[in-house]
Amino acid sequence: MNYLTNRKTTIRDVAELVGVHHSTVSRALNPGTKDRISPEMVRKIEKAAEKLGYFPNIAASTLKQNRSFALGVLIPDLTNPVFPLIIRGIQDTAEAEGYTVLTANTDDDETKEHDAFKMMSGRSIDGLIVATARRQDSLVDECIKRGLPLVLVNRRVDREGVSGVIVDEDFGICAALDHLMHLGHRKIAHIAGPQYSSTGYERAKAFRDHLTLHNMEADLIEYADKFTVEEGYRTFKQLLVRDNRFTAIVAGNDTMALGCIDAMHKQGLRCPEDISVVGNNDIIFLSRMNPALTTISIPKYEMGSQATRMLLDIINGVPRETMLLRMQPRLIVRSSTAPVVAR
Amino acid sequence: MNYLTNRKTTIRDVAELVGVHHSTVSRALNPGTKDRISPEMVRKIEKAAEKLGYFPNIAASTLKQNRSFALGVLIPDLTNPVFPLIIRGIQDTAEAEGYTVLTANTDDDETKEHDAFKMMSGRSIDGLIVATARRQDSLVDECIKRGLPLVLVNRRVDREGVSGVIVDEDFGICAALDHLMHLGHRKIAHIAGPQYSSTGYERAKAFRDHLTLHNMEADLIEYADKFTVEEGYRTFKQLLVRDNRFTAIVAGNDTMALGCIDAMHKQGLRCPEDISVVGNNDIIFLSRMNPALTTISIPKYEMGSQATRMLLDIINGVPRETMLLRMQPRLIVRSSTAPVVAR
DNA sequence: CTGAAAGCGCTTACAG
DNA sequence: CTGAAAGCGCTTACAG
Repeated sequence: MNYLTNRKTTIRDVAELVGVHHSTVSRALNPGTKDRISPEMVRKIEKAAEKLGYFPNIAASTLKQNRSFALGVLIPDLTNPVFPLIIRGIQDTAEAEGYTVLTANTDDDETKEHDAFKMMSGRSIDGLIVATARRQDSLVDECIKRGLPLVLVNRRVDREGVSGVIVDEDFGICAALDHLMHLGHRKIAHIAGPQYSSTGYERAKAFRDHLTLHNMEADLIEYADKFTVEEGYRTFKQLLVRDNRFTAIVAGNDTMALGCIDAMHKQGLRCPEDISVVGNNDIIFLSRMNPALTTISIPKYEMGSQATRMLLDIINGVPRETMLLRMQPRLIVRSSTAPVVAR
Repeated sequence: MNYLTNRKTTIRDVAELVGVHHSTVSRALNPGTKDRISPEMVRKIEKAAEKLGYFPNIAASTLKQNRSFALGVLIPDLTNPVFPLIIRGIQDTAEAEGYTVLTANTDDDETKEHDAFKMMSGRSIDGLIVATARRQDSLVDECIKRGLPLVLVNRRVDREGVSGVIVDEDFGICAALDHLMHLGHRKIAHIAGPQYSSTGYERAKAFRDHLTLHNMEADLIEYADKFTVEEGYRTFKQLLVRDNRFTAIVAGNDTMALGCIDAMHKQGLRCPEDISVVGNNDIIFLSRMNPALTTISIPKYEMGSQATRMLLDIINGVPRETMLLRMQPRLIVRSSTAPVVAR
């Protein structure tokens, strides 16, 4: 605020107060150019800026520098409890480096995705974090074509050479299957997530491969259209029509696991007495549910924070060895899995 | 992308392709000025813009118009499950009107709050939604002084004349207490949220007033410093030191209710057999927990969406009757409350 | 209905 | 170490 007018104070107001050219003020206030101005001058300018309540107009500097200090983040849906933690990791890391983050929900809808991307392009984002990638993703292709710094998180694409922070899905599924086999389960089903998503695809593949390796039946798989409670519910019922002798389920994620358990209860089946269930992601509060969900935990906050660090390095031209950072998940055994009993 | 250079295409590129002045392109592409350009010209310009993949540089238009089409949102913490739904309501409504939203977590820390506000000011936000208000809030005061359009959500301030979308806390607490009284509870305690927050304060006040009205003891209140599981846990233990004959608890919110239940279990007490518990907010998955939490449900998505509509009306100078929209909560009875039994 | 010019608030290459 | 000038890509009052 200026004392006279109601305009916001600019670099020119500060310059006038100190009695220098506004370009000197700009230099004094920018970390990168501050050392070209004499220390006393810098101090005088900082004091004047403080006194006038000056803060830089980011639109102006963005326009001039073609650099916005804004990062875009594309997620399917904030309301899915996997994402708040990932985003918190992104925001905390980005803000610490002076970046603002713009988040958009795509609901896994390609139109919304492109609208969001257009908005972000208009706002000249310096880089993009994508949690919505499909294995074949035209948006990812476009970012690469345009040369926009890009990092994937959680889901990856089939094509090579795209940076990202993902989970070792194979490791997680193997841990879950080993756990179930130790409990005596020999007939295990999989409620698979959508196959356009690397997470859905890789989990299903790991399921098949690992069971085959152990000479077990590996084709009790039902494919869901979305990673939702409703799809878990629907798919479980379909599975039951096909076969009713399985004693355990590996669900594509936690919300689908919840849907499965709901459907079981509706059918008069009990978890874990009749059927054991393993989820994936370890979303909030599931340790408190009845039964407490056995699941594969992934380091959500850390993934967001690592993805951001990776993106900032790309933006700043810092060389990096790892393109694809694969995080280790961890099986958390709770009470939705139990030893198999003869039926 | 331009075909020749690698610059982004601007209004001038479009103008050149069509053979008009760039100001004409600007007018043709802006809804507000489009009607001053001949329809054929508009069509030609739109086609050219499409062909060149033109999208407007928002930094430039923000700089010129002093209007960013960005809205700021201040929340305590994304990771608290009340907020994702509120924010989704905000984002969906804002995006439908062409606005972008900038969200920041403050962790109820005044320094972070002011840092976030500074960042948003630098980005020339057109308005601000504040979910972090304290009853006395210097940031709110500053927005008003500066004339920045402002709407509160969830929490209100003591001073009059500030717009907001809040909950009828009195109604919710009365419903909870009536429910408990019907179940025979006569000695009811309250784990109160922080009193700097209107929600913590009004819930505690409603608790006192309603019990006093029914000639019941109303001073079994323990005050928490934050709305967290940990504080619920700590405060419950303190309560137990003071008095151990209460049979029911009204918790300041759901997360504190979870903390209370944890602490009860640690003390060998059962919920609801020994002590009934009522939460507040109805956050996700609590219907699945054991016991399923009886709680006061608030319309989170709707609150976000209404707050945004209110803010956009203020920004656009649309007159509005209601300043403070008070939403009706609803008691949801589940299994964490039960009839009192003699001990 | 369209054009030409000025200016929003910065940054930065060029001088000195 | 500091100044003067140009320009980033838009919008808009002023002409015609």
